[in-house]
Amino acid sequence: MNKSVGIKDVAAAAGVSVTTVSHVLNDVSYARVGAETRERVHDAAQRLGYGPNRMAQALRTQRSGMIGFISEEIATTPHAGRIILGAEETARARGYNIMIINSAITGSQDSRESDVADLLDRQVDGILYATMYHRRLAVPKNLAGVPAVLVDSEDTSQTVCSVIPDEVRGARSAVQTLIDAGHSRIGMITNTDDVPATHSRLRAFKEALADAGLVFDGNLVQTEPSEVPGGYAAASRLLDRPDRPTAVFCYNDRMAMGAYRAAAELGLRIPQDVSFVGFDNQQLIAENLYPALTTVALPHYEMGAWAATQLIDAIEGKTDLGSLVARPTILDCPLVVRDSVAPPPG
Amino acid sequence: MNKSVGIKDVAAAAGVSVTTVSHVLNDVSYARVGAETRERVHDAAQRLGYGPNRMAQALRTQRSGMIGFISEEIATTPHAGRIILGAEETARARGYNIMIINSAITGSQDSRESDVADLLDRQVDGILYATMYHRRLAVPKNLAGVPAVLVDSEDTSQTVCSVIPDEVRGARSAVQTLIDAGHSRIGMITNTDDVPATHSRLRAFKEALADAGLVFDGNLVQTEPSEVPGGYAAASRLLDRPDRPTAVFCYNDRMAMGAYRAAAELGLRIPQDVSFVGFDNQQLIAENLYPALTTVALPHYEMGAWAATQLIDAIEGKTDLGSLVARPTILDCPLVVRDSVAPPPG
DNA sequence: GGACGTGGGAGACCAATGAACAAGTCAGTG
DNA sequence: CACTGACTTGTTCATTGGTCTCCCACGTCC
Repeated sequence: MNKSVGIKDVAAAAGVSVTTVSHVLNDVSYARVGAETRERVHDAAQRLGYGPNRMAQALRTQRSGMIGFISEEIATTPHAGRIILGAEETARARGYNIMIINSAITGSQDSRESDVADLLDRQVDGILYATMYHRRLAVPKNLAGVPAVLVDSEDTSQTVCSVIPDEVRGARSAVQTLIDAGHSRIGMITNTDDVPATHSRLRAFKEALADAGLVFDGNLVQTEPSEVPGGYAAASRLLDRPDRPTAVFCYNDRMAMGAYRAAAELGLRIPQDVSFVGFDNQQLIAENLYPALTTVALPHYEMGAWAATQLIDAIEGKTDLGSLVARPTILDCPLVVRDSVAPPPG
Repeated sequence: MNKSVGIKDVAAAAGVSVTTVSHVLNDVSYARVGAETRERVHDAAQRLGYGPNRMAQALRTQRSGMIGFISEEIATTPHAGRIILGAEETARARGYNIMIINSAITGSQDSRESDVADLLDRQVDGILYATMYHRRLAVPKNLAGVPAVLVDSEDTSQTVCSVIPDEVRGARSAVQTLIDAGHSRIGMITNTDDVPATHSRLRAFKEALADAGLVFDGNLVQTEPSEVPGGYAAASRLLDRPDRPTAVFCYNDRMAMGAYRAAAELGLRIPQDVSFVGFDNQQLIAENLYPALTTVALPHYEMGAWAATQLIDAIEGKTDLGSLVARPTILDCPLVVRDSVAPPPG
């Protein structure tokens, strides 16, 4: 239990004042310290294993080097982890640390505000607010005036800068890869949630067909809850008929997993008889289905990294978040090609 | 950008000294403050939305109320999220916040030490060190003397307290559920990794058989890498013969997922023709396979919560971690019953 | 009028930073 | 040769926002 060494200990060891130690170690421009003294200070600091007390430093400089990270339901989705990782690695590379708070998605507006207040009391320099899935939300009032960026969601009041995935381009590239493989009867399994992703992906589906000169057939779009059983049900309806589509774009990988089972039960081989494309790139599913699922990746790591970069730039006065609030920044969703797409049969 | 309110502002608003404000708000036992004054202080604090500056507080009291959380590969496994959640919720309920650092599993011992040093410079009151999967590791040297607990791993030097899952009991209950269903020819799909879980689960398998008076048949144990393709390969060998087992215990849910496919290809119905039990309770897989997989849950949330509780108790002097270092604390792995187990055919 | 109780404030302290200042050296200068 | 000014090399001290120990003023009671 060696009580931690302070700047005083270093000063004593080097035979100089604490100020000199501070000046040397921070390498301040106005420091007037001789080379030999500098070396003594560095030696002493090294020997004692000195690291500055970041709280005292923060108190004095009014900058904590901490970023608050509010995450809705940290655990329930592996995605959240990627966002955190992107933010953490970026922040750390720039000398910042992340203080994390879990916020229940069911929490009241009051509880959200107290999450923010907690972080503010901790003197964080800025706040990253990440939601579990892409949606629009009303940010806590006390977030105003604090450098902040929203990850994977949009602010209804348009006062906070945000970054979201490019659902439309992602979905279009998913459908396009089907078209490119030669398919002309393409179905879609969509879902019942009223979230931006639902609308964007469906819209992109229609646009991609139109651009390719294909007619949109409402019968080829089946709607179910966005989980595995829903995917199974929707795919069963879609595939169990003579004029079935030769390819299906699934709202997400979970629904695709259900669709795989539907295909198997109907004796349809993937991708020889029917091709599938998913969305989300949930590794556990997409990589492990047989055949592995071609899908679209959500840029979680990238959103976390982008958000941290912007936030820190703003904190350090390099940029102004204000110019970014008008509309969300959208990041590309790359297609991840695996083995579930082939040309149509015959 | 309303500059945040300090204790001085509250004091001015209430017409008292900062000392009095501090005394009232902290409700200190030795405070000698009249009821009416107390009310004025509370009112003023409320009105101004005052929250104490936790850094200044920490500096003075030598207690930051922050816990450092080092997580190996935050993102790669959904499990890590559960540990963080357990720790975060527990910590917050007791007034602590979590500062998170991601540590690459491939990182050097030096980089691990600098992770710890980072946290120590931040004046965290204690450190939680969580690994990606249960294993033995050499803790960073500078962790000595700091309240700390290891989550999901054991310290080779036995100087740090740790909490791990009860692999043996968990695996035994998995095998037992098969025995209870009436199976006597039970196979196991195990893996090639040299980690405690591999050995414990295999040992438990043998013990459970022995206790039930069943003979262990080495041919019914197949070894492969612990991923989906490995499970497929192992299960194919196990199931593609006349004297196949009627039930299989899989090392983990991913291997079980592969085993499901092997069974399907052989025309075996689950659970009518062959029963399966997994391990890990990876929701995405276990819940969504068809039929849903009966498996054993790793107590990630509970380990995180237990670790945070012990750590905070130690920080607050309520308990001594020293008494816990001798051997890891083991937490129960509950069986999660779903639909993949039935009596043997015939 | 001294002891005691009550209500509240002054000021040191935590570990750093940074503006202002001081001591010593040396060259240039009248 | 003494004085000045510039430069070098550090140091002093206030400051950050709280906490906590000790002290003080004012009444009251015996």
